[in-house]
Amino acid sequence: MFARVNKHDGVPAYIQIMHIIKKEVFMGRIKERDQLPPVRELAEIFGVNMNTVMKALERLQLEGLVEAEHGVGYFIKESEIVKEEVLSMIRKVVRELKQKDMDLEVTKLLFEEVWRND
Amino acid sequence: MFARVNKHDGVPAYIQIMHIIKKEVFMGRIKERDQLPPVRELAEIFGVNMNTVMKALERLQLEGLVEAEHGVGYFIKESEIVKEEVLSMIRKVVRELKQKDMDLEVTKLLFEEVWRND
DNA sequence: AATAGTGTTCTAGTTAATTAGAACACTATT
DNA sequence: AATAGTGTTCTAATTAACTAGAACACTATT
Repeated sequence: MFARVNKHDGVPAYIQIMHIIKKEVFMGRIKERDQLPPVRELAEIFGVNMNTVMKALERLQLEGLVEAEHGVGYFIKESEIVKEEVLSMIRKVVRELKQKDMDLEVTKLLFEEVWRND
Repeated sequence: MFARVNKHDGVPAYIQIMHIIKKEVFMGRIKERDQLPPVRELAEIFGVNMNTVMKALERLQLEGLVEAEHGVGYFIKESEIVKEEVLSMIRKVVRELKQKDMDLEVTKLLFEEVWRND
């Protein structure tokens, strides 16, 4: 279910873990109210220390994607509706941009620039 | 023309400088083929060391926005002119995604995934 | 070839980010 | 109340990022 973390590509492990979990949720492969595997198990899966997983989960909690219950576990918090809406929004704009012969890398740059400055 | 860098807001100076220059180009306040002020002058304007400016310019060069001529200066590179239609399309979707509390990095991930698989 | 104006590289100090080990704390079950 | 399974906090070592000073290298002009 989860990909292993790549320790030598420059991106911090906890950031990679955040991305992996977010992606799974947004793609609908982890559903609302699902319980995540225990922190220790995730640590083993990803090949990192428990606290590295903790750091990712804390940040995801701040962003409102997951919720911790002390002594019980971590649960997915985000609503299904937003995910579908976001996904189809992205699908639509990707379709339109491809039709205009845009290139992925340039698009990403523009995206970042607009994101930061608008 | 250029804003001064804020050294205490957590964002590294060279990143701030990249954003400032990008924005100037993006907004059309620096035109294609224009020469930038000398590195030393920029350093003074921004209130940082020459190498901090260098670092920003090197990254901008990698992204294809500027080009260095050793012993002469830095120039804005002629790039594909982005269609207004594309830009406003991106602006719109960025606005919507931000409203839904999406973050840039995950959006980029989803974007790539959809781009490659749709 | 000398000079002034420009970009570039080398080196190192400082600071911040990242990761890990170990002990602690809560919950549910028996 | 004991235990097993879970999240949490504390501390410290390591690593990476950031910035700066100084010397070097290229270009155009005289």
